[in-house]
Amino acid sequence: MDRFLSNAVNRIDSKGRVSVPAHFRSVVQKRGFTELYALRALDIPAMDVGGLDLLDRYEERIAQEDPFLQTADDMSFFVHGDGTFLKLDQDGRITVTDFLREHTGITTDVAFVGRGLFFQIWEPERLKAHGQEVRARLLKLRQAAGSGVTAGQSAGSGVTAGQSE
Amino acid sequence: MDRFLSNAVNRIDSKGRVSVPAHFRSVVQKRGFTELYALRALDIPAMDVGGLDLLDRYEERIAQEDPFLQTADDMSFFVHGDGTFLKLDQDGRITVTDFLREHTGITTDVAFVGRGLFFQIWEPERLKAHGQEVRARLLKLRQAAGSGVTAGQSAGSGVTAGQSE
DNA sequence: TATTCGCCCATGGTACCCCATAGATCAAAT
DNA sequence: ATTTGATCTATGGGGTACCATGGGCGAATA
Repeated sequence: MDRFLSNAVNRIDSKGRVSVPAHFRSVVQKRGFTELYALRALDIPAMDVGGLDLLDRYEERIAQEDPFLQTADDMSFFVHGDGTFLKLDQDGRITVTDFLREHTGITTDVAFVGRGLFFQIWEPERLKAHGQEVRARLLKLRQAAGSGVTAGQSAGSGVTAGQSE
Repeated sequence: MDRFLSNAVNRIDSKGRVSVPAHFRSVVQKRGFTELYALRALDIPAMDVGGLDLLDRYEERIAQEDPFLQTADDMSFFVHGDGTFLKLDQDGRITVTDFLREHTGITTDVAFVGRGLFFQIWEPERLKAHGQEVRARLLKLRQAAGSGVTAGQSAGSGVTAGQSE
C-alpha cells in the first residue's frame, strides 16, 4: 500500500519529538519523499503533510493565476509563507515546533490522520470534534439529496474513506 | 530545496543586526545570489528580498502598464528609487537600517517569510494581521468556487479544489 | 575624535545523531 | 490454542554540531 491510511496518536517526548507512525514512514519511503512538506490547512486547525509533489501541485496552481494579481500573491503567501519542511530524524521522528503548535493547538500528543496522498497532523481532541462535524455534514448532505449522492460526491474527496475510525 | 519556504522571527541586537535564518542563507547560496536586493513591496508594509531576478520580476510588471500612464512611472520610481542592497555579514546577519524600519514598522524583531523565489521581511505583528486577511480571502475564494469545492472544503486542505487524486 | 561597519570569538539553546529498552506484533513450535 | 522467541515500534536519554545572539576590536568613514 502506498497511500496514507488510518490514524494514530503518538506522544511528544521531553525534547519535543514525536514518532511518525511506521506505516506512514513506509509510505513516505515508497513514494520516494526525501523531505516532508507541511502546510497549515485553511479553515481547520490541522497541518497537511506530504512530499514535495504537494508543493509542486500548489505551485502549478499558482502559476495559472495572473502573477500580478492579488490572488496569486495570496496563494504564494499561503503556500510558501505558511508552509515548512518537516525533517524525519533517523528514528522516524519529527520535532514539533511552535509553528506547528500554534496552528493546531498541539501540546502533549499528536494525532496522525491518513488522507490518501498526504496526511494530517491534529491535536487529538480537536480531531475528534472535527470528525463529528464532518460526519454530521455528510449525513445531512445525503439526506438532502437522496440515495445516489454518496458515490457522486466522494469521487474527488477521500473524506469518507480516510476519516472513518 | 532551493526555494524560500516557511517563516521565522529573529531578534535585532543592540547593534541593529539580525540573523537571516540559516535555511534562507543556504537558499541564497544555492541560487547563486551574490547580492541581496530589498525592494518595498507595493501595497503592504513589507520588503521583498531576493537576487537580481527579483528586479526582473518588478520590471516585467512595470512593462505591463501603459508607459504613458502615470502608474508605470510611479511604479518605476517606487521600485528603482526605493531599493537597497542588503549585505550579509560573515555570520549571516544583516543590518536593519532606518529605511527598512520606516516602510515595515520594524522595531525590535524581524519576521522572515519565504515566498518561493524571494522572501519578505515584516514586523511580526503586522505579518500576523496580514496573514489573517490572506486566509480570509482564500477561504472566500474557495467557497465561491462552486460545487466541486464542497468535497475539497471538508478535505480542508488547500487552494486547489481537488485535493486527493 | 566619534561613530559606524565588518570581522572575530564566546555561549546558550536547539536540532540531530546514535544507542538503549519496554511493549507490541507476528511466527513458528509444541 | 497456547506458548515461546524473534522482530518491529514507540519512547527515552546522552552526546555533538549547528545556529541565533551578544560582545570585543580594529579599520574605514565622517
